[in-house]
Amino acid sequence: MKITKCNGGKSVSEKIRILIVDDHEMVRMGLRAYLETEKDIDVVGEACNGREGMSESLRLFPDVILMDLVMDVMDGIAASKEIIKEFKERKKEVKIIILTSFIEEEKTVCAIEAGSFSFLLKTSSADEIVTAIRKAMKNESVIDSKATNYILNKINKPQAKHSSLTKREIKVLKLLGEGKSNKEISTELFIGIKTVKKHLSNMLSKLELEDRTKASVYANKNKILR
Amino acid sequence: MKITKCNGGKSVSEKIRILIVDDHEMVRMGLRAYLETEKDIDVVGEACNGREGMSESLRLFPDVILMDLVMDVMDGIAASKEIIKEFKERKKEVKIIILTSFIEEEKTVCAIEAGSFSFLLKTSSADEIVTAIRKAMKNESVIDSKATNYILNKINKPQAKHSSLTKREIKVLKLLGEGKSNKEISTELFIGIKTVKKHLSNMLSKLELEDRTKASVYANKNKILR
DNA sequence: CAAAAACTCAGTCTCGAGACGGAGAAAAAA
DNA sequence: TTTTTTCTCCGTCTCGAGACTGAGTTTTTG
Repeated sequence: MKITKCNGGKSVSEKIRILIVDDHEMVRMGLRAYLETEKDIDVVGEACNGREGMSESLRLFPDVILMDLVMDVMDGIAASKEIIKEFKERKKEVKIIILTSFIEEEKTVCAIEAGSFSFLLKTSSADEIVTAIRKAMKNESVIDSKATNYILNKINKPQAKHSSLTKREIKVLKLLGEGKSNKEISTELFIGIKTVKKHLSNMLSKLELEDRTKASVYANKNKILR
Repeated sequence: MKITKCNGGKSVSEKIRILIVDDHEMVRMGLRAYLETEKDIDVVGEACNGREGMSESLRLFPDVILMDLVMDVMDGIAASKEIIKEFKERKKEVKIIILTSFIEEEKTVCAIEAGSFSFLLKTSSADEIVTAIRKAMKNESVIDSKATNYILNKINKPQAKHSSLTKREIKVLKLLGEGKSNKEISTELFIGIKTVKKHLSNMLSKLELEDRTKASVYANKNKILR
């Protein structure tokens, strides 16, 4: 998606140069339409996936990148990491503002860890986005209030509790996530029901869960697959 | 002004009146920005949730509604159903084009069942959307190719079993999907445990599931949210 | 190698889950 | 309106779930 380059080549130094990376054409259009009404902001480019976002950012060296998280070719997190790495090597600076539709569990934290500067939901108003852009230029980050609690929760609370689970407990948890009964689990793992109960019991207490149903939900939410 | 039918020729005088319903301001802006460049299309209104979409549609009586599926106050499916019902009562006609970010399991089918006319993903280009709008006016529906297989699959096959569930059973199923116990469910719904058990039992047999854990998994897989 | 952790299974006990039948009240459909 | 479905709750019964204690075997780790 090649878009017109900065008119005149030499920018009127004051403007904040923006790159929009999103796979939804209409989101790009909407953002561009609004942002271009702001005098101090200049949308210098668009990209429709992470890979393109990376190449465009290295070509245009924008001040701020508005980045979607969920994209086909290369998602926002991977792209953000790469871009930050590349910019550092070139001793350039860039602020990345993540802009996504949903608070997608783990992904939010991944985004922060990847070095993203701000985090907004797409339900944010255009004004909020502009504010975030201006703040980013002042080295202030904005985290959407709807996402704040979730993010703080995840960052403060130590790494996924299930890291303390044993192999067997994880295996049981995984099968639980598929809705299996103790009998079914015992058959599948070639062990006795009593053993399954033991693992289950230990696992529940480690995860501070009350029963198998909550464990099942936990397994699905945390994508236990091992 | 009501358009009867697009009889072969382009109607220059009578524009296609569009209502945009989406909770993302930037999507609304993007759509509006693009659609307004089309001479035969007129964006007559916007709404940021299902409820507002309903009231606006009854106030403006648009020809086509571009409707997002996932919204806070009233989702696109519920809104579509209501709107179609209201329009029928008033002997008016409306085409609803669902426009969403993801192919969300059951929801796609629900949307079709609710009477939606077309189904596009937000990754569609602006052109595709305009095409869908024009086609809708000619009583032709457009289903995004990425969603087609999935939808046909679901419609031909075992027709969502949980369509036979009662409101209460669905409510119970939803809470089950969150891992709630019978006690917790009874508290939340202000009913006795015995009643919860009754609903649960009926629901399990309707869905041909053995226990609450399997039901929980089912609920999460099928994104029961009502 | 020795110690620690994990895996295996037993027995016992309590309690919630779920099946089944019945039945009145409320809501929806005909 | 009447009829049917849904919602509510009762009692009873059985069985799986899960907690707890204990203990032998295997694997991991220092």
